[in-house]
Amino acid sequence: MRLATWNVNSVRARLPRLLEWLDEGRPDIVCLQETKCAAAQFPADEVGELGYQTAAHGDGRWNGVAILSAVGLEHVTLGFPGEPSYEGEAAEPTLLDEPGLRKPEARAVGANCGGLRVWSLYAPNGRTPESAHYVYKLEWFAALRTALAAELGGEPALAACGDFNVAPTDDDVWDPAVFVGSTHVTPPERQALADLRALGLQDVVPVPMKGPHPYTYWDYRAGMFHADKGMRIDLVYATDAVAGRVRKAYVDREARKGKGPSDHAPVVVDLS
DNA sequence: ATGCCTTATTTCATAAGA
Repeated sequence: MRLATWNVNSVRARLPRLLEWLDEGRPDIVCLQETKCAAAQFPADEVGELGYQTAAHGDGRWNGVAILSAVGLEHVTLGFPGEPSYEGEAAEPTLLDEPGLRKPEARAVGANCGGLRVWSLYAPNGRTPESAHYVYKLEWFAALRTALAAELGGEPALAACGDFNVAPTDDDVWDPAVFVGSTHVTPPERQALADLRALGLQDVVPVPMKGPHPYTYWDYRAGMFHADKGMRIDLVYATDAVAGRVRKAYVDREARKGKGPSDHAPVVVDLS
């Protein structure tokens, strides 16, 4: 069984590349993030022609997650119990968007696929450590931990996959000095990952196709990909029952090359 | 080579990404 996670940075803009990638690699289960469309806009028919069922959760312009499965799709969960909404100052506040009334953003979708409980997750960015968005990011991780803990009792084979927007260690960023004072590397963010691992989830670290670092994200600007100045922020956190079946895990950096790529590469995990 | 930012939208400018 092949499981993959990919922040596609708009599923509609990426559709030709997504379809080509699906057809070539034939993953059984795919977690997508930053689909950037409402669920009704998701190209379910197009991926359906390749044999995939879709569970999509979307807001519209921002965020958005989905699971594609060729091995069944049951017990779909949009968001997770206790998932917080962003309660800081809104960029474009309206009377219908008061703090306390906002819906959680579309950052999580879960489903049972081929004997696995799978989550596709897109953690908040956090922007800066001084920002209300950073507080929200940590609250979101704390609530995720509680929700996953509740599932783990009855779900021994679980994989939480996605763009966690945290680099687990200094080796997971191209230059730690550049990130001093930035999000993605702060001790509280890394502690949030450690708290997830403490539930019994293992970080399934992929091997890089090239170079020493299994980065999964490279900024579009300034030739960062070509200089391999990246970050490992797309993660697969799996229970022992899943991690023990891993035959190979790798970063598909071919998907970051060429015309019209996402700024993230997929992480592909082959399970026995 | 792998190539110098991209996306959706209240669009010819902005907010957001990390």
